[in-house]
Amino acid sequence: MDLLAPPNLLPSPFPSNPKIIPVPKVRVRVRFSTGVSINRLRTLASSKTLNGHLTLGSAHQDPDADREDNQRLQRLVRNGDLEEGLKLLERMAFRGGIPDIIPCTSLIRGFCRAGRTAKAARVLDLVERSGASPDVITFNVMISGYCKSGEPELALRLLRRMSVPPDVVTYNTIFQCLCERRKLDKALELLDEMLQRGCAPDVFTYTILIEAMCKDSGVGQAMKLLDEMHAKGCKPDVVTYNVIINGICKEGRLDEAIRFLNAMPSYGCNPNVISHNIILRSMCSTGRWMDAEKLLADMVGKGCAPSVVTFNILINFLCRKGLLGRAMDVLERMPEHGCTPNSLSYNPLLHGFCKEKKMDRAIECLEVMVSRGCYPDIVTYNTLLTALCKVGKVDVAVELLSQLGSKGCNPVLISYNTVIDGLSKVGNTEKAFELLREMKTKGLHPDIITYASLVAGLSREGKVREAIKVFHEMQDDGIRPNAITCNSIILGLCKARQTDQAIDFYADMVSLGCMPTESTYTILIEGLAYEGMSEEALELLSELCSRGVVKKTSMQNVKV
DNA sequence: GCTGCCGGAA
Repeated sequence: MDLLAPPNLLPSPFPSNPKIIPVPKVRVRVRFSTGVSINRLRTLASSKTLNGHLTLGSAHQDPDADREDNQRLQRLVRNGDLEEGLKLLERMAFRGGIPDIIPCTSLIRGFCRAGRTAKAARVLDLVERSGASPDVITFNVMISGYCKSGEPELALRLLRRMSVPPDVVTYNTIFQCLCERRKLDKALELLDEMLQRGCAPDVFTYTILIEAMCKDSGVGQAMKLLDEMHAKGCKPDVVTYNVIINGICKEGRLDEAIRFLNAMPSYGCNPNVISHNIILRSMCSTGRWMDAEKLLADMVGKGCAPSVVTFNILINFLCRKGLLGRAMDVLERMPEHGCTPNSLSYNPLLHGFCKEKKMDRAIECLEVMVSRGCYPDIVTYNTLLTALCKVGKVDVAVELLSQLGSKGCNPVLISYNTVIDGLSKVGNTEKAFELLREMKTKGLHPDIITYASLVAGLSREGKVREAIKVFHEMQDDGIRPNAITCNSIILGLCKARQTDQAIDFYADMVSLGCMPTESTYTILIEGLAYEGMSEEALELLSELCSRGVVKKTSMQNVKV
C-alpha cells in the first residue's frame, strides 16, 4: 500500500480539541490520487489496513450529527445565509462530518452569484476534503461562476482537475466564456479535446461556436461549422439559425438574410419571433420602413406573435428618425397584440422629446409611463439628466441625481458623467469635483469621459495648471488620455498665451502615443496667431495642409 | 440542485 506510507509523515488536519483550536487556515492537502480524501483515509485508519498507524485526532463518523448539520445547512442556504452556511460547513468538516452535496452546490452557486468566487472555491475545497463527492453539477456551477466573474483561466484549471468527467454543459460553459473573450482559437482547441475525450457536442456547443465564428471569421466560415454539425448528426435549432441570420445581417446582406428566413421551414425549422426581430432591426437600420411594416404584418399573418421587443425595435427607429407621432401610434397599438410597453418602449420617446427640447412633452411622457405602472429605469433618468443639462437646468439635474437612490434607481457612471459634464460646462467645476468624490465613494470608477469633462471645464475657466494636475491624476488612475482631453489642455494653454507650453504639451501627447486630431492643429495654429506669430501660424498651416492633416475649409473661421 | 445558445435603449 504505497499510497498510505509513511503514515507518520501525515500531518493530522484535525486538532485534538476542536472546541479550543480554530480551523487552521492552511491545511496540508491529504490526497494521494483522485478520490482519496481525508475521510477515506479515516475510514481506512479505523480498519485493519493501517494497523492503527494513522491517528486522525478526535475525528470519527457521527451520522446523527451529520443529519442534523445537513438539515441546518439546507435551511441556511435556502434563506440565503451564505456566510453562516460556510461557517457550519467548516465546523462540519472540522469534526469529520460529511456534508450533503446538494446544499453545498447551492452554497457555491450563492457565492458565485454574489461574485465571491474565492468563497465558493473554499466551499468546494471543504467538500472535497470532507469525503463528500462533488458531482458534475457542482463543478459546472463553480466553473460557471469563474466564467461569469471573468476568470476563464481558473475555470480551465478546474476543468483539468475535476474528479468526475466533465459533461457537455461543462464544456459549453467554457466555450461561451472563451468566445465572449474573442478566444475562438482556444475554444476550437477545446472542441478537439472534447471530441477526443468522447464527449459529444450538442446544439448549444455548435450554436455558441457558430456565433463566435460569425463575428470572428464571417458567416462563410461559420457555415462550415454548420456542415460539421450536420455531419456529426446534431440538428441545428431555431437559435442556431437565428445566430446565422444575425451574422448575415451584420455583414449587410439583408436580402440574403430574408431568403434564409424564408427557407428555414424547408430546413425543418420554423422561424420564431426572434428570427423576425433580427430581420426587422436590420430593415429599420437601413431605412426600409415599408419592408419593416410588411414584415410585421407577415408575422401576424403567419401566427408568429410579435413581442415587446418587436414593437420596441419599431419605436426606437421611428424615434431616431424624429417620427415621434408614429412612434406613439405604435406604442398605443401594442396592447392589441397582447404586449405591455416597458421602459424600453417609453425611453426612446422620452429621448425624442428631450432632443427636440420639448421638456414638457418629455415630462408628460414620464408621467404616462409611471401612471401605467412602468417604472422609469436608469436610462430614463440618464436621458432626463442629459436633457436638463442641455437646456441649462444643471441645478435641477444635480437635484435629480441626488434623488435617484431614493427612487430605487442607483446612479451609474453615465449618470455622474452627464452631470459632471453639465457642471463643468457652466463653470461649476467645484461641484463637479464634489460629485467625482461622491461617485468614488459609491465604488464607481471615473473613466476617460469623466476626466475629459473635468479637464475641459478647468481649462475653460483658465485653470490650466489644475487641468494638467487632473490630467496626471487620470493617468495615475490607469486611464490612457485621448485626443479630446489633450486638446482641452492645449486650448487652455493657448488662451493663456502660453503657446510654447502648448507645443511642449503637444509633443508629450505624441510621445504618449495619443494621436492628434485636426482640432489639435487648428488650436495650435490659432494659438500662434493669437500670440502674434502669424507667419509661423501660416507656415504651420500650409505645412499641415500639404500633408493633408488639416483641411483648408476647417481653417476658414480662423483669423490668422 | 438543475449548470450551457439568439433579438431591443441613454
